[in-house]
Order: sequence, then C-alpha cells, then structure tokens
Amino acid sequence: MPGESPPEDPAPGTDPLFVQSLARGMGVLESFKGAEGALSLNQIATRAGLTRSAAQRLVHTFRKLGYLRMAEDGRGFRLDLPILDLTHDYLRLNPLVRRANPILLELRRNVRERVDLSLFDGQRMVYAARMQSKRETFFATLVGNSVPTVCTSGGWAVLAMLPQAEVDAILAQADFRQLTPRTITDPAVIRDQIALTRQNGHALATEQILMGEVALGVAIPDSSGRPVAAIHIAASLAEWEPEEFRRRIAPLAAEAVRSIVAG
Amino acid sequence: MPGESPPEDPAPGTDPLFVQSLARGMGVLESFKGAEGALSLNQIATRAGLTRSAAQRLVHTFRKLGYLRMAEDGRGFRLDLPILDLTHDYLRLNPLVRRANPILLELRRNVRERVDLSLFDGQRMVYAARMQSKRETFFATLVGNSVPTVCTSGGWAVLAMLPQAEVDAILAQADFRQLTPRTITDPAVIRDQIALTRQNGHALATEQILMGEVALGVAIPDSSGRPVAAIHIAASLAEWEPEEFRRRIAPLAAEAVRSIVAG
DNA sequence: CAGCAAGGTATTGCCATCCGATACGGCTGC
DNA sequence: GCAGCCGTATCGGATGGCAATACCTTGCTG
Repeated sequence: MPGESPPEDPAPGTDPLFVQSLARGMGVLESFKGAEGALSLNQIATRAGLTRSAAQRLVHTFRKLGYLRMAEDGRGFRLDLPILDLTHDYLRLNPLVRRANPILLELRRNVRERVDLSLFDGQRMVYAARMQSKRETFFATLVGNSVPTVCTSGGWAVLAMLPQAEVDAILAQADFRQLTPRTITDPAVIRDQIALTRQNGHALATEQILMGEVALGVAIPDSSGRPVAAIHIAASLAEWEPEEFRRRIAPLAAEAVRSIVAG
Repeated sequence: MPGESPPEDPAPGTDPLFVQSLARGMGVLESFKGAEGALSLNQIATRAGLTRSAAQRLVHTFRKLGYLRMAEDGRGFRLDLPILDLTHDYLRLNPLVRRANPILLELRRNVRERVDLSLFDGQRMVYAARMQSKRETFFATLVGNSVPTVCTSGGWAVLAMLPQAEVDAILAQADFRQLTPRTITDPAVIRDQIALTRQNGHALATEQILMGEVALGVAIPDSSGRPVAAIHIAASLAEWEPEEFRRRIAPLAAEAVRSIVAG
C-alpha cells in the first residue's frame, strides 16, 4: 500500500518464492479491516477473495494457532489475543520508536500536552505511540489507528520534506474527507500549508481533525533524509492562542526531533 | 500457549484442514518474540524450526505483503507497519475492549490515577489499554506487553474467580520471578492473597512489579462468569497509604466493572 | 410446524504448489 | 585475499494444499 516498488512481477503466478497459502492466510486476517463485528466463513471468503473451502482451512489453522477464535455466540470469528504480541514486538524492535520513546516522554513532561508519534505510510499517518496529557477525550489505545496524511500537522510536516513528485502523487490520489467543518479539502490550500511548513520547519494545524484542537507537527527523517514519521503535539484552543502555541512549542518539538535523529 | 484444548490431534500431520505453510509463516512472525533486533534468514530459520529455504520463501512472501521489511542496513529483517493494522482491528472489534473503553475513561477522570485494562491469557496478563495519569514513568505504548498473572493485582483478581483446579494449574507452572525486592514468589502466600481477594472482591498489590507503586485490580467475567480480563488502577505510594487507597478506589473500580459487564 | 437458508464441520481425489538441496555473488572482517 | 556470513536464485519431485461436495445444527419464517 505504501509506495509500490516499480520492479513488480508482471505475472502474479510466476514468482517461485511466493507462498500463496501464506498470502491467502494474511488476506483472511486483513478481511477484518472494514468489519463491524465477527465475520462468518462466507464473509471472510468473499472479502478475501477465496473459496469457502480455502477460508475454512485457513480459519481452522489460525484457530489452532490462537490468532482467531469463534465469537462468543458461536456465529462467526474474531481476531484473538496473540495478535497483540506481534504489535508489541514490532514496536519494541522498531529502532525509530525505540529512540523516540524516552525523548517523547521527556517532551511531554516539558510541554504538559499530548504528544504523539505517527509513522508515514503514504496516504495515512499511523499512530505508534501516544503520551497522554491530563485531560483526555479519546481512546488511549489507538495504536494502529490512522488519519489522512493530507489533513494533519504531522502529515503536512512529512509532505514538506518529500520530493515534489511524491507530494503530487499523494495529493492526486488523496481522499479529501471533511472531518470537521474546518478541514481543508482544497489541494491548492494544502500546498500552501506545505510551503509554509517548509519555511518554518514545522506545521500548525487548527481544527483539522477535531474541533477545538490545535496541533503542531515536525517530521522525522531517516538517515538518508527521507521523512518516515512525525511527532505532533496537540492542545486545546480553549487554552492556547495558535500563534502563542507555535512560539512556545515549536522549538521544543524541533529539539526533540533533533535528539531522535541524532540518537 | 494459553490453555491448550484437551482434544488435541495426536498425529501432527493428520489434520487435513491444517495449512502447514500458514503455520510456518506465523512461526516466522513469532520468531521475533525474543529478538533484540533484526533477524537474519538463518536466525529466523533456527528460531522457527525451519530450513533456510522455507524461511527464505516465507520471508519473501511477507515482504511482498508488507509485513516484513529489510533492516535499514540490509542485514536482516524486521516486522513492518501493517502489523499495527491487525492490532487496531483486534482492539476495535473486541467486544470487551469496546465496552470497557468509555467506562475506563470515565473512571480515570474520577480517580485521576492510571487505569489499565489487561486480558487474561493463562500465565500472562496482556495489556490492552492504558488510560494515563498526569505523571508517567513508562511507555504509553505497551499494548501487547504482558506481566505474570501471579504477581499483579489484576492477575490475583482473575485467579480469585477461577475454579480451584485452574488456579492450581497456573501456580504449578508459574515462573516466579523477582521483579522487585518485594515481589511475592511463594505460592502459599499468593494463595493467601487470592483468598483475601475472594473476600474483598478486589486485589491489592504493593510494589509487586514496580517499587513505589500500589495497584488495585478487579476481575471482569464474561457472561458465563468466567474471568477473562481485569482492570487495575495504579498509583504512587508517595501519595497514598495503601488502606486509604483501597477504601477510596475499590468501590469505584467495582462500579466500573459492573458497568462493563452490564453493557 | 414444516421447510429453508446460513452457520460451522467433515471427506476425498487430483494436481498445482510448496518443498529443501544446492549454487551464486557480494560484503565484512579476519 | 580468504572464510564466513549475508540475501538471492534455480529446479525436479512429491507433499500438502486445492475446490467441490456432502453433513448436521440452528434459527428464522411462511
């Protein structure tokens, strides 16, 4: 889903290293993506593009392994606990998350507002960590949650560091949803924001995702200079005037990013 | 790893529904469990009990699917971002987590201390959600992290609701590690704590996992009365006298659990 | 209450697909 | 400059996954 590698195998059945059963199995897990609740075998088969038999076998296997379980009422299946182990290992082993965590904690102590780390994934910014502030309006557990790149401070910060061609590609395919009445949905205006971000070194987004919220984002580049993630600090407009927020917070956020990159 | 189902297939190769390739593939992902960093093909093969060829094929497939990526230095592989999507779906679709989340948030507002939800998984209690308090000493992102059932307030609360036979089984196989100088490692003393918990309806653990921390746990049963999870509220001994903590917090925690179960 | 649809489960024979041994080129550190 | 890892590529053989089909239960519905 992120930038497809151009050298793609043309024929989908001619990769002798590709283990089809495994891909189908992962397709079963992914079929829960849009789901509203437990899924029946037929639903899984349809969503994952499998025959009923295939779905049966794969589900059976996942149940033996613990990754799926039957829903409590005996109708349909759900993801089960061992999934969380994978997440934990992912976060634990991700070098960026590893380096960032103590620094973000420190940052949160200083700013006393909510601090997030999100990872760039094309159209999405995926939350990897959240350091909470005192008052909280949302789930703490939105690890794995994601928001559109094009309407968040962190996303703008990433876009500002990306080559123009990639920015164009992302904007061209973006789905501009109106998350709040003030969400910017005009690509031209977003380009302005990106330009502004390039000048400032950080992005400021007001009420783009949630009314009453202001957020400041700074991108994190990898060693080659390509942006791979962002930190953002979010606060309430009831307590901050946006410019004042920017003045106070931006230097701290920038400093935190410097520490992360240096580590 | 959690309680094996007794009706096990005796011959491991005679289950016609079992998709071996898928199981091996998941084994590759699980091989990152104890890892310290990226894993090479040989390491994966060894850890997962595969031939090098098998590891190669499975890793290759996971890379195409996005779940694994090559480490930045080109040596070894790491879990990649799509893993988080699975977690997110798991948490989103888990009925218990769903019902519990708003109630835990409310609870946190009232007690102004850290509130956790953890899921019972045999020897472990696995964190599913954390509502932070103001000061924080640890990663916010320990979703998927786990602690031994036998040394946490939540674990004791679960054990207190479990049939005696299961308690015996868990204690018999438990690995009593000394996480702090005050961690209880004597099964007999733990049994006392469990008995106490049965009387009180909640468990109180002081400095079992972290020095200076007191935690109160209440188990959450499913519709059949079997405990499946626990909430715990953790606070600092610098601010609370344990008995006072219990008196103030226990009723609120119990009330929260009632709401979750009723929902 | 009969009947039907949809749920999960079980069986079977065919052949595609996965299997493991082996070989290759590049990089690192002796 | 050699030894030992790394990730990658190839290939013939048979294992193991494949889809179709049938089975049993449950719950809805006419």
